Amino acid sequence: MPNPPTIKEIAKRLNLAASTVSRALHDHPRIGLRTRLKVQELARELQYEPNQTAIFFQQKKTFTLGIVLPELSEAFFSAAISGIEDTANKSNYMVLLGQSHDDTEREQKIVEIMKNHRVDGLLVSLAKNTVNYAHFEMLRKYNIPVVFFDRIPNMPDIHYVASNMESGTIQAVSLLLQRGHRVIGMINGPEKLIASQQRTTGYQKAMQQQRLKYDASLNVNADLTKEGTRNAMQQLLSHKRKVTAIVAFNDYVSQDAVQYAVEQGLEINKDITFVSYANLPISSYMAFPPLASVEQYPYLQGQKATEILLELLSGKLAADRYQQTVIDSRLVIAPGR
Amino acid sequence: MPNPPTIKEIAKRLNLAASTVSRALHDHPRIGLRTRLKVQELARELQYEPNQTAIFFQQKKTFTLGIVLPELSEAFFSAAISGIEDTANKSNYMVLLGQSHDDTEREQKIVEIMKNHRVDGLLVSLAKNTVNYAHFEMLRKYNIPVVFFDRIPNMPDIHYVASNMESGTIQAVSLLLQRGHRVIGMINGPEKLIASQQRTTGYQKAMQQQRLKYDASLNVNADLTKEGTRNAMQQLLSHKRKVTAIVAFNDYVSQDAVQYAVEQGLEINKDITFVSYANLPISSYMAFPPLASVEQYPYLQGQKATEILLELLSGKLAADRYQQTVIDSRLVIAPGR
DNA sequence: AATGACTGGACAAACGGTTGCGCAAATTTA
DNA sequence: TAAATTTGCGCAACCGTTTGTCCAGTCATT
Repeated sequence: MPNPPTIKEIAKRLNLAASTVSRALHDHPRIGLRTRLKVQELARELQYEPNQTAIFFQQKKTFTLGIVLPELSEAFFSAAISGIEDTANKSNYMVLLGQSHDDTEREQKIVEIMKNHRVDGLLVSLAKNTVNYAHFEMLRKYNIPVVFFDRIPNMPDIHYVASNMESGTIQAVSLLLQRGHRVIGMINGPEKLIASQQRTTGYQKAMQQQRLKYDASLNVNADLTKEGTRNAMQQLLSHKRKVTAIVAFNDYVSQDAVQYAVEQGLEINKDITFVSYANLPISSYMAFPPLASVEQYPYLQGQKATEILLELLSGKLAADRYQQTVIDSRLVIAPGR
Repeated sequence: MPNPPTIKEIAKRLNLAASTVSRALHDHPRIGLRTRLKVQELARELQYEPNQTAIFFQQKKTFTLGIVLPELSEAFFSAAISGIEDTANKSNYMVLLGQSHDDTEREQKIVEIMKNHRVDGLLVSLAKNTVNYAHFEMLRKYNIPVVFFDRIPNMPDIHYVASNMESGTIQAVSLLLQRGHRVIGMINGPEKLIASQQRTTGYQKAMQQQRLKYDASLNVNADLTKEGTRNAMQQLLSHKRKVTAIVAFNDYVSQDAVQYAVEQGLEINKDITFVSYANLPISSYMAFPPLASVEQYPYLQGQKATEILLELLSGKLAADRYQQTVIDSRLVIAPGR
């Protein structure tokens, strides 16, 4: 009732040294069978539970992984975190959560607190406008490994897992070309994002494969807000060539874009066709789900990133051998299309 | 570079006792101004950071809150967790996450691990089929307070925050009555769920207010699966009276029900009108969003539950004065309806 | 019987910080 | 000027566990 039993308590009751009890509980070979059993029995009887905070302190390890990501309410991240959690739990690690809400300052603060909490390692997906990585660089000094996933920083010498948007984009654009579209608009993300660049490259390659010429003015950068999307749509719909299909940055952007198109009196899938990224589960309920969507395997990304981090922690992987895993994205065509 | 500076290190350099340094850093009044400043300056210079694990150990506190909930991918919970996190962070608490995936066994295991990790308190939303609460009762022995939210156990002497579905249901049914509907079907949840009972009561009261008679055969219990919903719809549409409006258990159920109605050749919002619960952000993208939806304030619930837990921890609230907060739900009518 | 090798366990330090108590010097009070 | 009080700091214990080292007894070997 009052204080939980400690190793010392057990030692006292059995007239043993604390060290002996500790070793006995760990099945250390130097402890005789008789005493070992005696100790283990009493421990069970007293419902002894090792004080983890003491162990954390002593071992300089907390068996805790910090997760920093923008928004759990985005389906991608809530799926990713399931992959992370499941993998971490398998190795008896716990998961400390922090949402940056896409705010760099908050991201910095979270990292700071997590460092102070002495997490063993960090899994990070960047806030949308983070361009300065000092708060992550700083972790090197503390030997806290970081594995980035999905939204990764644009710098060398990091561990990361990301999906390659290029392959999915090629598939997406090719599908549209195959269905006869020739003027394809792209609502891309912020220019500096690697994911945006990959989409651009994918677009270019798909056109090239068909010996078609790539028109940069059809590829507009937006900021992923509703307003930004609407502006991008306006720009595309007033293009001198008539845009008949649009590749949207993700399913959310796609929906905003669709809404705008409908407002402009366009008929979806007739006047204009949409393809996007993410493949959200809710898209089956949507008024106008995209013709196809590029699946990014969030669960798998979370799982893979965690596996890498755990191996880094166990020393199986050297910290200076940078692990960079790319998961190919894949186009999923909506059922019945 | 190698090991971070400790309090002892600072003490040695300044020829002081560790205790003096500790007190100086805490602005203890018994330490002279001169030494205090000297200490603080050197600390800054060496970039001293207190070792939190040592402090956790010493203070028997971890400034960590455990969160156990069914599924982050459900919009309700990802919103709730934001409320939890924001509130916790304000008081410098961190948040340890565990998803039960609606599996009682996993829930038990998570609670056990969190107990071992010495979380200061727990925020819990039950797995759907948890009926045995021993793993939570056990926490009393360890003086770990628990605050339940949304999905709360059916027992006395607990702290909880939950929304009252009754008020929202009254508003929902009243709205339909006001718009002329007289035969209103309800797709309710499992009978034993408190939330289902509240919906029933709300339905009855709304009818009563208008001196109308409540017809129990219009209120059918379903199991929230797609199949269950379709069966319920079939039952309602074949009712001897012609059902012109339906109150669905939540937005997901609503969508399945709408789908069924469309298949049956009914025209939504003309032949039949839907109202539901949850008020999901995605509903604005849905093909046939409900006319109105009962908002349950997930962020607020998470926030409130956390506030209670923090006050319990700070001693502002006595552990045996059970805090039971009910947040009234409220009908939100879809824009333009 | 003496030497050596094991066996089983005790002792103590260490992890980093906090805190009650004691004590000398400085200052105030009577 | 002596006594009382305050100021400023050091000493040491403590939180619970792990781990390197040391010691005493037991056994086997020659």
